Amino acid sequence: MSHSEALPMDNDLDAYLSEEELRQALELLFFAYRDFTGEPDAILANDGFGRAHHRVIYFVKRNPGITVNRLLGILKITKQSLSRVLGQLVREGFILQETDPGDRRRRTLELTDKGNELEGRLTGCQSARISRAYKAAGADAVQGFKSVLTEIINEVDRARFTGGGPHTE
Amino acid sequence: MSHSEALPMDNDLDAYLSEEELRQALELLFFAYRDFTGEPDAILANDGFGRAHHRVIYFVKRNPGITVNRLLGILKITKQSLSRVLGQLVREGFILQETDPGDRRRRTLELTDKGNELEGRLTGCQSARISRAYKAAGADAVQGFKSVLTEIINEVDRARFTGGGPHTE
DNA sequence: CATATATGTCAACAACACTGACTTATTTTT
DNA sequence: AAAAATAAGTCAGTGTTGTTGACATATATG
Repeated sequence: MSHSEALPMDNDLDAYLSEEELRQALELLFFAYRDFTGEPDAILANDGFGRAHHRVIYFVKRNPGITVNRLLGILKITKQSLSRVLGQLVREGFILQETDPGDRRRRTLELTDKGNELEGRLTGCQSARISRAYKAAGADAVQGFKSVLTEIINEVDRARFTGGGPHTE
Repeated sequence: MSHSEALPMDNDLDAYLSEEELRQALELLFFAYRDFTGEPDAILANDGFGRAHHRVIYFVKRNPGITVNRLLGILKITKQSLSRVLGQLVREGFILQETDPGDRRRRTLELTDKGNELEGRLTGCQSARISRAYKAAGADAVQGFKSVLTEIINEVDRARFTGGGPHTE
C-alpha cells in the first residue's frame, strides 16, 4: 500500500509519523474518550454525582481495602479534592470506611452493596462499548490497541499494565 | 495460549471479553488520557488558559474558517460555554473572527500567528508522546489502535475517520 | 519525647460545564 | 413585505471538580 518501496526505511513507520497521521491519533483519543465517558456521566447525574465519584467508586471496587493515600496516588488529585467526593460517597452509603487494624492511622475503603450496584451499572456501560469495539475490530487490533495505549502512559503507571496483575503497587 | 481448544468458538475473541480484559481496557483509557492531557494542561496554565481553550485552538487550526456553530457540533458543549473561552481567545489575539461574506450571520474563525505558535507548542507535546508510543509499539499495533478507537466513537463522529479527510462534514 | 505519617477539615478561588431567558442581525420562507 | 428560522452573543445563576494554604488530630516510628 502507498509508496513503501520508493524510499529506504527499516519498516513502514515513516508513513505513520506524518503530521496528518499524528493529528488523527489526537482526534481519535479526544472523540473516543468523550464518548467513552458520556453514558456514565448521564447515569451519575441522576444520583447527583459526577465523573470524580465514578473514578473513586471504580478504583475502590478494583482495589478493595485500599487506603486513602494509595487512592490519591492513583487519581493524582489533592487530598482536599478527594475528600469532598469520598465524603459524599461514604455519607450516602456507597463506600464503607474502616480503620486498618494493622496501622490505626489508615482508613481502608470498600464498596457497600449499594456501591457495588452503582459500580456495576457504570462499568457495564463502558464494558459494553469496549466489548462492541473489540468484536468489531478483531483480536489482533485489540493487541495493538493495548500496546499503543500502554506506551502512551507515563513510565510509572505503565508498570501496572506490563506487570500482569490489576493494580499491584 | 490458555484454553482455546476446549470450547467451541469462532476465534480467540472470548478471551478478550472477560471482565478482567475489559477492566484493563477501561484503565488503559483512563491513564492514557490523563497523561496525554497532562503536559498541554501545564503549558496552558502559564497563559491562564485551560483544556477548553486547547480544544478550541486545536479544532480551529484543523478547520480554518470554521463557523461557531460547526465548532459547537464538534465540541458538543453549549454556546454559553464556548462563548466564554472563545471570547477570551479572540480578545487576547489568538483567534481571528470575521463575518462570512457569503452569509453575514456567520462568523468564521482562524488562528492568528500568536494562536498558531501556541497551537504548535501544545500539539507538539502530544504528537511527541504519540510518536514515541507508535515507534515503541510498531506499525501493526498502530493499525489496531486506530481500529479499536474508531469503533469506540459514536457512529455519527466515527465517519470523520472512516471517511478519509480531516473533518469534512 | 520528638518527629514523621495518615487522615480530615475550613476557607477561598478558578475552570468549565450546565440551564433558562433574551437580544440582535441576517437569511429564508410564506 | 411580513413571518419564521438561523447564527451568534449576552446576562444571570448553579454545580462539579480541581487548586492552594493553613491547621487539627490520631497514630506510628525514631
